[in-house]
Amino acid sequence: MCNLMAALLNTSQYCFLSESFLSCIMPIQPVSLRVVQESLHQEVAAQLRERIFSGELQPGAFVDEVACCEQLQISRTPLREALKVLAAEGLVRQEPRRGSFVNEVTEQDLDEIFPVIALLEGRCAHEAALKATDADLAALATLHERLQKMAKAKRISDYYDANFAIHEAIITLANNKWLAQVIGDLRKILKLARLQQLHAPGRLEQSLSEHLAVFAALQARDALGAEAAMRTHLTRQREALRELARNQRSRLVV
Amino acid sequence: MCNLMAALLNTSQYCFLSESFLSCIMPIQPVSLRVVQESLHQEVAAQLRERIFSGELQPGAFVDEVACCEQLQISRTPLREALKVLAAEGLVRQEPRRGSFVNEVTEQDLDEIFPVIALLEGRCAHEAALKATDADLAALATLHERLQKMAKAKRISDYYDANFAIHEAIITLANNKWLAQVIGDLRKILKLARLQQLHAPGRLEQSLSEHLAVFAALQARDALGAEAAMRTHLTRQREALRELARNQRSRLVV
DNA sequence: CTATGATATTTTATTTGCATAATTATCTGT
DNA sequence: ACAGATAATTATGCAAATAAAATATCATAG
Repeated sequence: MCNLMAALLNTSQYCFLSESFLSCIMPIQPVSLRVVQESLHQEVAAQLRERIFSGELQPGAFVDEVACCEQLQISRTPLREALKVLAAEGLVRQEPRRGSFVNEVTEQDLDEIFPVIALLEGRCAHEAALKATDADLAALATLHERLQKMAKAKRISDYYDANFAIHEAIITLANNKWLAQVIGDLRKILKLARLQQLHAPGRLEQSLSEHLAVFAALQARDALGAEAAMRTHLTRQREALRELARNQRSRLVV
Repeated sequence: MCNLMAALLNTSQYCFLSESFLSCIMPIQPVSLRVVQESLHQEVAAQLRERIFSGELQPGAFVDEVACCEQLQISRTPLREALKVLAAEGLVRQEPRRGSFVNEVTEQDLDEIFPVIALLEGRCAHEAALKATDADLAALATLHERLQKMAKAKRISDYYDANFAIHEAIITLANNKWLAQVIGDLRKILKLARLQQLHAPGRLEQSLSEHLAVFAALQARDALGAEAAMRTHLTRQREALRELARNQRSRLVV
């Protein structure tokens, strides 16, 4: 049995959110089914996350409760409950009696977060190398072919998606719920920064070759090699990002 | 300047909670002071955390909203907001339209969490070895003397406190906000399990010697050594715990 | 003209109340 | 006596109103 495929089906907690309306119009299920109905605040939290990640709600922005309520056509209580959830995730901060603000991610935050993610995803690669079945590796191979194709076509957005899928797959293979959760928490913060390191010249190709190195180590069941390669990949990603920030800053000066 | 002392003053977000009443009876402060007033749900969240960690609310227990409201003399919305926060922290889980339950920590969870904490705190030790000033090491020395004294007196609870203070200090020295937060999140889950590995015979002395090994490496500014020693310490902690669980189970059988 | 104080407006925090969903217990019919 | 259905109770989810607080603006005094 293929661990990877099975685990990919066993999706994360947010994957069913968009289907909550579907479940409403479906014929009545036996009551014992536990996926009864999303509560509204979860739905709202997902919507807010989307708005934040899409840049509609920019870092530092004040979240006007009544305005959001009107836009989402809901009352304030579920919105406030959703904001509590986002605050716990670190996406927004709530200042008592002042309101909620979208969190900003500084360069220092990036400097602190990337090494931690490198450490954690490195560990995932390590575990994955030990645990991956042949079927898992075959599935990974397909993902990497896709990655390679997107790199060749310079379709940055699609490359990003393929890249993300591979990271997710390796995390899944590590088969450690808490490791996955912690990485997810940190990646959520990274998403706030709306990173664009792939736009740096040559980064796409470099990223690809790093990924292939990780995959080669996985195929060889070389746990230490996979771990090191993954750490390198993420460290380089931070470097590319810093380079980009430096260039953009100097462009602003010019 | 002593990083450690400065950072210890710059305490975590929950440290002022218990002082919120104090601030109420204090003479009126300049309004610009930002630590004006805790919002109620934060206060309630802290209270609930205490009840969970003290065992008053046991793992698996159903959290009766109205009963809690009566006990805490508050209305349901702030309680529900507090529960959202605890759910995001992983202390409770909320089943839509069913209610909230205190989360249970399985042996498998422990098997998954400890290696991750070992990884992360190992990294802290690494960073601490590089960043600690002489004053920091002097402060750490005091903490270790205390640890040693408690071990010799076999005062397990006090040893635990001293042990905790040292871990906190090393995390603080690493000076990485996100690393600290992630470790804190995981340690909160561990607290749910009400671990008692120090009650295992000989574990107290073993734990002490592991700590001294970490400290020796820190004093030698041996980053890799400190990292390895810290990982060993936490790995052993898990092993002691597993041993204890095994003995208790067999005792139940007998 | 500037600074301080008071007031008004805007925004959040909390409470209360109602509607809906789920579970349990009781009653009826086989 | 047992099984199924219906009713009642209990608990959660949502909304609207009320209270409290902070900020901004305006007026007055120095």
